[in-house]
Amino acid sequence: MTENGKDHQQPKQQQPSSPSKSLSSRPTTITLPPRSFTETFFSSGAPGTLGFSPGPMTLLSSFFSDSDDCKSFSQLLAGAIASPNFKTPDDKSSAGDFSSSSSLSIVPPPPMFSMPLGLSPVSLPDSPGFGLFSPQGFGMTHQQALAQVTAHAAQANSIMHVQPEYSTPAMSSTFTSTPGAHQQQQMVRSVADSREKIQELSDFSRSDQRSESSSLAVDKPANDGYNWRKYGQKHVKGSEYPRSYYKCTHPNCPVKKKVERSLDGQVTEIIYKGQHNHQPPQSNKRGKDTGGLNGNSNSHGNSELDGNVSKERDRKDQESSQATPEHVSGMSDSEEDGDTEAGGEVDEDEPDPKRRSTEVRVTEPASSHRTVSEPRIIVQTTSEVDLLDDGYRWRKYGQKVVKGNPYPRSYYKCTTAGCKVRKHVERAAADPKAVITTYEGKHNHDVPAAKNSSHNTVNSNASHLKPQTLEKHASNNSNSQQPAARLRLKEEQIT
DNA sequence: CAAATTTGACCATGA
DNA sequence: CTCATGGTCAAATTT
Repeated sequence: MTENGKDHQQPKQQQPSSPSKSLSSRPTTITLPPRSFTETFFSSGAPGTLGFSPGPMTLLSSFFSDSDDCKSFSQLLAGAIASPNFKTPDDKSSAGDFSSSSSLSIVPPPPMFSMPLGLSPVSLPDSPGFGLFSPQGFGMTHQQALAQVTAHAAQANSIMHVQPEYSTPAMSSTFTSTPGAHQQQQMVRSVADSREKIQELSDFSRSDQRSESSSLAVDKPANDGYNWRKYGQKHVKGSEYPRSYYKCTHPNCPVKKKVERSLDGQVTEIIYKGQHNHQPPQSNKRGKDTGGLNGNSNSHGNSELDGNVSKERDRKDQESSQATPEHVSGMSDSEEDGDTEAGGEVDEDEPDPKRRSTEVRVTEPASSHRTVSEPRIIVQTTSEVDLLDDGYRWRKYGQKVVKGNPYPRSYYKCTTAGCKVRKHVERAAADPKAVITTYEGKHNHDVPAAKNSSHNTVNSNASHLKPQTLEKHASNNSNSQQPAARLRLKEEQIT
């Protein structure tokens, strides 16, 4: 139903205008049955298959840590974040040009950024900074993956927002409590309803450092290791840049990706939707490949993120200004710069039944110059719980009512010593059922609770990556922040 | 030649 | 109900 409405497509009729074609074919367009995917995932029946089901899976994954989910998730994220990789090339079109002149290529890939970007295992199996996303990363659960992602983002000063559509009220409390428990609840719910959706948003606050941007800019943008096929391009209102639509080429993979590129060819935003129900084609191959013997490997080809970003959306943001009010007024931290305020509600309702699947949005800062633009990652998934529970331990240190939202916002800090990551959770003003979680900062340690053994080392990462905090600094105008608000994309019409 | 991509138009959904 | 916006398709084009 609704969910796929869009996907499903329409009954369409062909266009009279087009003389040639057409006609008959349209009616059957079935691109991908979101449903199926949903079903698949939702149905808990399939143990081995679960790719990543949202609700149910989460649970399982949390405890059992299935690799499947993890993989998918992490990869997805990885992709979203953008892999640095060297791979390259494909950019078919524009990227090439720019790279030459633009900073894209220029950018020396800073190790720091690499890490985050290098999430994808494919690219860097053992890269030195891989702590979090090491190949073993797959073992991590969605939550973990997410958390990590968050962390990465954080490095760049990003913020993540999670907004589940349906969450129990208790959720907030649960947050701190054991993850497992609430997960179960949620899971149940999810299964039953299936309408849930989570959105995560990450904003990289500015990334002034060119290095960062540069890294991103590397040409290859987001190769998540999967193969994508472009099926459309359109100009959306909020941004002046065209948005390209990609679908995973796998047979039943419902995953879709939207990439918005600036004129320069730099990607301003990337939105991932859905989870891959198959393993990444990656081929791994260590270094380069050999040739692809396997069948699937990815080809390459994706042109997605490239680099820098631009900025445009600011205006939009301002207008909508829904951004979550990051500033807490009195809270201890001053991290939130003054941003917006106003805020309003963060979410809006998101009655989008249609958008169900997981969506990850990544925006890269291109900062060609300075940009303040912050890259953001948005993940929408049915499994809210996953996102909510990141596997880390948090201690509540405050609660406050922010303007624009009748519901109080709870503030949590990571209990790990030395880790300054914070997060706040609040219910959406518009939708009480929706919970928005904002993460700030990146964990410099591994996930504590891990039940699994995380043998990995750990810690190495991050710590130095970005000492700064997350905050977004002021950047310029007001555009800097626009976090949560974006949950919805459609928003206002500025006409 | 084939595959992937491009581009315009249609359709669906939301305001 | 109508308009606006976004998304997908499908043929045409390009590599």
